[in-house]
Amino acid sequence: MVSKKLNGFFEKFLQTDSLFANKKVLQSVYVPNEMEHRDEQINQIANILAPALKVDKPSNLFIYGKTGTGKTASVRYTTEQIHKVAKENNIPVNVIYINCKLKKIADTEYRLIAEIARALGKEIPPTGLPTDEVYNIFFKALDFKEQILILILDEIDQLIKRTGDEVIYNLTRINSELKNSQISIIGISNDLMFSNYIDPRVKSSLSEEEIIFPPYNALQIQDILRKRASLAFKKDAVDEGVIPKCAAFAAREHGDARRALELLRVAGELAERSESKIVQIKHIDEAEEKIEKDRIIDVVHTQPKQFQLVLYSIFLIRNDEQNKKKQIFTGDLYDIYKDLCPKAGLRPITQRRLSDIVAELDMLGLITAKVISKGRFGRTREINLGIPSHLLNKVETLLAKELEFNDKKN
DNA sequence: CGAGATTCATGTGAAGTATACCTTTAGGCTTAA
DNA sequence: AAGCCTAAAGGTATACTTCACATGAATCTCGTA
Repeated sequence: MVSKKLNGFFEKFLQTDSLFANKKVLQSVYVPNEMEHRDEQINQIANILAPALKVDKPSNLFIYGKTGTGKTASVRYTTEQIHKVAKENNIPVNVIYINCKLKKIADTEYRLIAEIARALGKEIPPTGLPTDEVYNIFFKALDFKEQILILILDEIDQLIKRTGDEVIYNLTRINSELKNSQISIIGISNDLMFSNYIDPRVKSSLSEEEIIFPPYNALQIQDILRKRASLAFKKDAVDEGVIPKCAAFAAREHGDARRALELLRVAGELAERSESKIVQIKHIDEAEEKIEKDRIIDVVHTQPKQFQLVLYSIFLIRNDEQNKKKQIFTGDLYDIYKDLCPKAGLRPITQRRLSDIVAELDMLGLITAKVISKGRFGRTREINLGIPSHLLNKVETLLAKELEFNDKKN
């Protein structure tokens, strides 16, 4: 019975034609064939990197700019072109792109180097090897023939904030030891104040060249959206005013084009699902809500169990004590958390660690935790939930489910 | 009344520990000559 | 004897714990007006 129903569903799905002509164009990893409004920056990058084609080491390059200003796309675009030309002419140029923000992939020195080595085709276990050894493997994989490696480290500020600047120092230093090859590093950072964190020596070697990406203004975002929309959607599938509205949303967020594109894509998906013939303005509003929801749900969902439990404890306190208008402090949180541990079948963690977890949840934006001094009564963090109120219930049930599941198992 | 000392509850850095995983080595077993 | 498998030994990164000291404003203390 069920299958019959499903058959119908899929058939219907096949018959309703999609609003999209090519959805890939709107995905965040897509690198367009032409970058709008970034000619100047791309030229600069190209000039800096061009020596690679003569097998000279290009200067290291540092790129600043807020999220969604086309940093990553410009760099990828330029390096792809170089790679292509290099391939056609048999010039040994290799490009590796690594996003340092991704947890469990490149957020420590070991993992970063391991990831680079993997990109060079080496198998590196997730743990167990000495870090020197990993450097060695990487070194050998690189130096066995003459080549130029262009290493793109996206969101490098995240990495350095977590692990210090030693990695970068090592990477820049390795050049003098390489006999055949040379590495040139492109660092990309969202944080304009980032240079304060790093050692001046590292800084000077890393940013031999610097490029700053200004935010797009609303008109530029509209251009970009139009261009992409014309590729992504079928003709006349987008209602008047949808694109300006998308652009306006994004311009409000300091000109974040990535956000605008995501908004447009999700709006398209929603329109399709509601069997609308065109993407309308109302879909944009829905999309904005959905994106926010998905993001939070996803972040919460992918947290380790202990983090989830800590978060859940915060929920409980909020529900319980709201009448008393009490603030949430670390000590209270720890008590609740400890009580909850056996229920979830987890071994309680120390208060020291909880402090770190709270700090990390703060970084993720799920809560806000401010260190305050209560004078005579000590010093603590004042914790508040940072989740929009219309999502609180959803997240809470999600947490309850995740933790309850664990309960059954034990 | 105000400057400085005190105090509390927790922040925070450093060092130590447990766990999970890796490679190497050695012993035991099987197999083929 | 050679080859293969398994278990033990020796080593590492990471997440967490333990230890110890740092923080910073409300409160207390005490000298002074």
